[in-house]
Amino acid sequence: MTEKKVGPNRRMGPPGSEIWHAMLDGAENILCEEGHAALTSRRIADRIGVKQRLVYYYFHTMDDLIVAMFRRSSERDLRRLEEASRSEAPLRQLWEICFHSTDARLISEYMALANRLTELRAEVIRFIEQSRAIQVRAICEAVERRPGKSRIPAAVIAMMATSIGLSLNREEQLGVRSGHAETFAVLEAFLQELEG
Amino acid sequence: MTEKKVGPNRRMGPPGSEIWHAMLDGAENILCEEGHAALTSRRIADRIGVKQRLVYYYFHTMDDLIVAMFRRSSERDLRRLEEASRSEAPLRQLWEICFHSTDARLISEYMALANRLTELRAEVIRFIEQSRAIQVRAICEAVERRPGKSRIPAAVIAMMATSIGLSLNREEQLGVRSGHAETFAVLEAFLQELEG
DNA sequence: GTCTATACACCGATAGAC
DNA sequence: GTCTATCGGTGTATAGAC
Repeated sequence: MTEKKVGPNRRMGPPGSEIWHAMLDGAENILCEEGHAALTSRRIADRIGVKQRLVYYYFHTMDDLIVAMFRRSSERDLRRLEEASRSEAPLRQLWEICFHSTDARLISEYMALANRLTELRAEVIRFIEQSRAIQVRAICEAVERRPGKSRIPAAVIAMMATSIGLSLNREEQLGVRSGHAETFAVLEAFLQELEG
Repeated sequence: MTEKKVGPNRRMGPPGSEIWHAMLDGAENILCEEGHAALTSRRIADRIGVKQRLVYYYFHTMDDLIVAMFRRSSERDLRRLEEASRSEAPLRQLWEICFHSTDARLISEYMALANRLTELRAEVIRFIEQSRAIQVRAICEAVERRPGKSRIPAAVIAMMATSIGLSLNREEQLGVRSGHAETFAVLEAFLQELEG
């Protein structure tokens, strides 16, 4: 009952230390720039100027590193969403985050990784549910403040906004722009209606 | 000016032959079930009962195989979309395809691959633009048939529907369902309005 | 067309010195 | 904590026989 199938009692470096963060930063950059085929312990080590062996001092396995990387970033995102939902223009702020915060490339890589990493998939599910809960709460409050302005349930607005933000982001990164300007106009009108 | 950096004049098998299709079928299954880290020439060969060397007789490189696989499947999808757009209930049919036809896992894998394969990225862009054009045309015609029913531009409806279909699909596969039933209800009402 | 055999690179993970 | 050194496995791609 120690930790998985990894060497019986390997010593481990402290999570949260400076070098632990540096490793996850490097990993995130590699994942975003070169994709997860290039996400190897050697390249992470090279990028931050240490030897490969050290990566395995801070993380049991590469899979653990990946899960830690996603968890760190999703916790940061959830904090941002919470903050935005308590601002004076919560809907606008939430939409800003939804559209700008996370790189679409990074999300694609995480989704592909989650297809085969059970632990990561669980984290992704947790993140989706928690971020949606924050959004739905904020939308409900906004709708109550301006009754009669929207016949669409808050959960649907949240679902749709997230989907559209992600797709706009991804397509923009690919260089596809058809229909984007018109979509922004429609969303802006909707935001104006609900939040002024 | 032959073909890239591959061995000068390697002989090649005919695209479109039975075994060519079998290889792409096997590749598609692997990609969907195990992700693109498992998409190797050896596993494709194992799966269809030939030797690894044969894969390189039919495809110059693994990258070429991946591009061919996406192209084959996107051509099939475009044909289906064309057909649907000419049916008696085009909007419903298009939505069915958008939501049911392609596996969300497969799309995640292709998106991640497109981040690093320039050729694949070009194919993905082509596919998005062509499928959107088909959708926009169908939506325009539907709106004209029932004037005054929608104030949202066709391009925006297409963009939104695709995004939402993809996200619903992906979340369902992950096991997240919050807000889905309500979203379907809203979409159904919208379809009812435009197409009866 | 399909095969055997192989060159060569890179990866995850570990042993154990300092 | 960080290192050198290394094992065993797997990948792409090719040479060349049948």
